[in-house]
Amino acid sequence: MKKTKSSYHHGDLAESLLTAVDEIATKFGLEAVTLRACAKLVGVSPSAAFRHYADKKSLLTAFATRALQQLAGAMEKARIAATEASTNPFHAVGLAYVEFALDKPAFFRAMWREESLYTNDEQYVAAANQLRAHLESGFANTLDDKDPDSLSAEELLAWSAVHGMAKLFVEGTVAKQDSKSQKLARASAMLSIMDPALFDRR
Amino acid sequence: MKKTKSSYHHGDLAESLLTAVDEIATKFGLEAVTLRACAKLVGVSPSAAFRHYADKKSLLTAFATRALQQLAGAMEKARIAATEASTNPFHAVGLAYVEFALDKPAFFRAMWREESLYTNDEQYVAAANQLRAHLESGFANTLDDKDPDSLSAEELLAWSAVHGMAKLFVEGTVAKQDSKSQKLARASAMLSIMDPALFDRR
DNA sequence: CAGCCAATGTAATCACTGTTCACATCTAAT
DNA sequence: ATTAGATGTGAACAGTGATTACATTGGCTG
Repeated sequence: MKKTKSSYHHGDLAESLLTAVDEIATKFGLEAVTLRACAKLVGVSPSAAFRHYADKKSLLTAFATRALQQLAGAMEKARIAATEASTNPFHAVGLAYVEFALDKPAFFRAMWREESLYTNDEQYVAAANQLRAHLESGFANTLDDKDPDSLSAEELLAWSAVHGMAKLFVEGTVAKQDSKSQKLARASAMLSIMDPALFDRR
Repeated sequence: MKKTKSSYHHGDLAESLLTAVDEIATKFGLEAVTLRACAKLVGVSPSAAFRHYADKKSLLTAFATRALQQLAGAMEKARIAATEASTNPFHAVGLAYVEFALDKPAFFRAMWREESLYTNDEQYVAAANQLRAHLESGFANTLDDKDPDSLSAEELLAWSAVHGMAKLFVEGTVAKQDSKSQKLARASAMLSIMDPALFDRR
């Protein structure tokens, strides 16, 4: 049952548990993520998990933090690529947001659910702030984005639209039978018609 | 413990359980909604619930359906009022969407979570379709909304933005310390700057 | 190299959850 | 008034997160 013959100690259980969460959540949904199932998948006793996470909620918070970091990374990558290609960076960042939700629905779902997360967790907060910064970086050329602490209406519109579409896709509320590329096309279309609301104001 | 002395039968347990769900979800969050807690709140044994709902999931689906109907009602009311006042109906409908989320977060949260709902349930689907119709009715004066079965980019933008903002508010991701009226003002501002994207195209 | 200590994993157990089943009680139609 | 069907009960079941006392290990100190 164990990988090596003398593996009473697992090696990196904290990390393995996170990938177990991902695997189970991806296959059977977030509600199916159970501490015992994760432990069994990793090949460890249920109580072992508590050496690394105080709670189930802590484990999920760590998972959500990971998700935030991955999404932030994807967005930054998209923004850099768009900058190099001299295309609209907000368009690229928004598309990356939706694409992440489609590609990693388990991560995306776990990211925001306040009720099952310790949203005050230091690392979680840090990751969330970083994500917000990456979103706003898509607005480098917006005129009135000069107050870094307050969310402008444009920023809020951008985040809301992209976040809302991702949610509607992931929850199956909208375009349930569309393929991934069809959904991305919808996202692209939405971002395009948003431009006048975001940039063309004078 | 019982309300009346001869109340072996409750009267309308199915309905009472729904309000129990609301009460518990509002006070302690959706994750705290437990069949046994609902039963105790209503003053009935835990197993009694199964005479009216096959499942906990069924109960939650009924609750979500109720939520959809309430939201649809609020949106219709807003649209009618806007029509009478000759103001922008989409603006009114969108604001009603966000306001509902702020006023009844438990209902709003329960509405869409695919994982803990029977999203194929007949009444649930009907309510969801009705809601979508009410959203689209805010677009009566949009130029290219002529195909009723396919979601136009404008419709999708509108729904996404409004839904996304509601989610971000309810999950506490954004504007956590804002008052309700401040949040509504943000929603109003967002809807205003959306207008050029939705209606001013030529 | 020996030994010991903190870190890590285990097994048994707890209270609580959703669910089921045999049974009790009530309501309404005959 | 009787009785059949609807509704509520109580005791059970397996599965859940969590705690506790104990087992095993690897690395640090002498």
